[in-house]
Amino acid sequence: MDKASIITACNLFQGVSPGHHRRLVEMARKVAFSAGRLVFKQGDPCPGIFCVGSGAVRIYRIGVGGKEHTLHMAGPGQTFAEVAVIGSFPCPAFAEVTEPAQCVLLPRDAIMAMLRQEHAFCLELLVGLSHWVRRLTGFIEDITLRDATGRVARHLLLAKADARGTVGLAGLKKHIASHLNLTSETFSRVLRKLADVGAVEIVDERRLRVVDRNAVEAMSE
Amino acid sequence: MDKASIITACNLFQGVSPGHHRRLVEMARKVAFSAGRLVFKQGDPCPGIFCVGSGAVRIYRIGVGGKEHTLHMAGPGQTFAEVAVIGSFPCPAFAEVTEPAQCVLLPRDAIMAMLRQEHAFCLELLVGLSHWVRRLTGFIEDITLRDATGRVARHLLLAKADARGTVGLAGLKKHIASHLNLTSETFSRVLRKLADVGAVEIVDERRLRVVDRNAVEAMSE
DNA sequence: CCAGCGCCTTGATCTGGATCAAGCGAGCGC
DNA sequence: GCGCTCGCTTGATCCAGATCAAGGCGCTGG
Repeated sequence: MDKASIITACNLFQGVSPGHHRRLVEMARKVAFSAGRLVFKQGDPCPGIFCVGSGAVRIYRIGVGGKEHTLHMAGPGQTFAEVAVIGSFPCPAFAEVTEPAQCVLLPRDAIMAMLRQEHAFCLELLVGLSHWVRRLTGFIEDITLRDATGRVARHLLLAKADARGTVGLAGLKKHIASHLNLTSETFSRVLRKLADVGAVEIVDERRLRVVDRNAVEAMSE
Repeated sequence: MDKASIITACNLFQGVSPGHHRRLVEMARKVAFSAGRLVFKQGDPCPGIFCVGSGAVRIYRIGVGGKEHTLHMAGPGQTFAEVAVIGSFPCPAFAEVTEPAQCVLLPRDAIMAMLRQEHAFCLELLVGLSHWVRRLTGFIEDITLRDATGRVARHLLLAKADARGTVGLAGLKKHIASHLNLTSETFSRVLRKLADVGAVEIVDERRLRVVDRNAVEAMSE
């Protein structure tokens, strides 16, 4: 997987002009990470924007008392650390490789320079960021307004499914649980309840099938 | 209070050049709202960016089962609906005037046109948005990693205090409680506990004093 | 002046989900 | 092979905070 195709596949850079695209490819550095590798730590200076080409990276914060919260599971086509680059703050979270990953790093200074020079690019990133804000407020709504079942149901509905309604879990169950602000025990129980009710079917350890989409929608309240 | 000074005082437009500032003032429409007035509803098309000059506006979402969550209390110098304008989505929340407010409305189309033309303005807004994202992730950390006491304590620490450490409550207690994802009962009890412990002093119905900042910091864990 | 209403406090109870605990099965290093 | 560790499930218990309930206080409108 080469730099150009990783950047092409990247959500954040949809709608980027060919000229900008070329420039991004020029500045990009290819980086490969093995599983378990910590890409950066909370508080580190931010090296630049990472685009995931393959594999998966988990972004999480550690708060008071050592509890951790998974903000985001970045898979192929997704970026991380873009906000820290733009706002020029230090990394606000940890990034840990959960599946061996091929990424591309767009160095902070080069990105900033390009932002300063290329108006169109700046506009594109602006709407990219606004989608981030939207995602986050949606997430806050989840946490504040929904119960455990509702959160899991909504998560299943938002996950991209294949034609048969099968969704693959984006990471370990305990990490998904943490993302939904649940313990893995509760997550496990909710999944079982959904299966008992016949709303979903547990295909195997890593896959679920949404059997009755209406029922799942109803449970997301 | 005139349009120019409202825009001057606005956080989002700090660092805007005199030329851009003038242009913002030209496009601005002055709007006054009486208490209780609903500025817009969730799902409405977004009219533009609002800057609060005086008074206060509460931004809140209503979710499943009619429960509501206060996202933000916008006071003087603050803006709302900026994200919806930039990402061109419909209003993602309700905006309700809690104290009679003088605002300025920067119409969506004019702002978008200016963004398209003025590169520097675009850059400024980009960092403005990145701060929004940061605020939101900080907030998510609050909700997920802190208990009720911790959230209230942190809220007090972040609120701007005068020289004596007195902080005025930005709205009704029940709305602050909702913002912190608490019931007003719990909020009330936590405040009392902080007062009993001697960490804060209840000056009057609308004001608190942080007596022992270290203690409050400790309680925010 | 009083009645009614909304905000806030305080007390009593309930409960969803966390925590504690146990067991199983799948890797993995030796 | 064997013993580990880890992820996941399931069961039993606990508790922070929600909910229910009641009363006070300061409005506003008649």
